Amino acid sequence: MSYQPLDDKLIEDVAYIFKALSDPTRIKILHLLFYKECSVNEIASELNMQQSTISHQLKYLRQLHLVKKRREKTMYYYSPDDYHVMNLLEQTIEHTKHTLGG
Amino acid sequence: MSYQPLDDKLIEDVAYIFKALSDPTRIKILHLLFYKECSVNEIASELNMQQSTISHQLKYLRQLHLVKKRREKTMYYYSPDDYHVMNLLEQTIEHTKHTLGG
DNA sequence: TTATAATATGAACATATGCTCATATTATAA
DNA sequence: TTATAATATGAGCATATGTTCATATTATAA
Repeated sequence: MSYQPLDDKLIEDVAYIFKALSDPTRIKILHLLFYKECSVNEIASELNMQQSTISHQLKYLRQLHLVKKRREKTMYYYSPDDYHVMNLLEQTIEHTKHTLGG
Repeated sequence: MSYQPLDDKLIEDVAYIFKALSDPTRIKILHLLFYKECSVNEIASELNMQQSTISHQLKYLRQLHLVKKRREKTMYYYSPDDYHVMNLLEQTIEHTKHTLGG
């Protein structure tokens, strides 16, 4: 296959995916949810961050369909909703582990 | 394997990789270079953008070791320098093509 | 050496981003 | 209904980001 310019809409969509993965807080949240469904407070406590910060980022991730939520009484449990993107993240984490700083 | 918090340095490194891929201009540049080694002006002309913009972004990509350059007379030819990241990008482009908007 | 072509750089600007604080919303339990 | 727990939201702020403009740098050709 040879080079051909990409559709602007496609490029934007790709950029949004990578942008979602480009922030340390969102990486931490997704990495945690990869292993364990969590409520908002559980995430905030596990990551030592404010509930508000986590809630804002969860909304961001949910708008991109990267996480989904399920209600149980007053709590919302969040979990991954896009396994392609999750694999992208985990693969890159593993690769980076073995690449930089041994 | 069960959840364990990631090292802050590792998270930052991962974030930087994804941040590099989160901008439309950088995506266009990398996608072009994936298929064809190019000079700065060739890139600018192909993408219809200013030489200065391209040059700034190439410097950015070079600092992350994602592209390398080679001189030929007055021109600098750029090409990819990290095939893992390039594959990440091309994989995601292909995946997004088949996922959104048919 | 001088003029030219190709690229690099720095300052300035507008916009985007992520966090915090305060408060609103929602559902449960008393 | 009222109090409480869990989550969501909006405004404000500081910082980061990407582009442009003007200019500097570098190497070649005349």
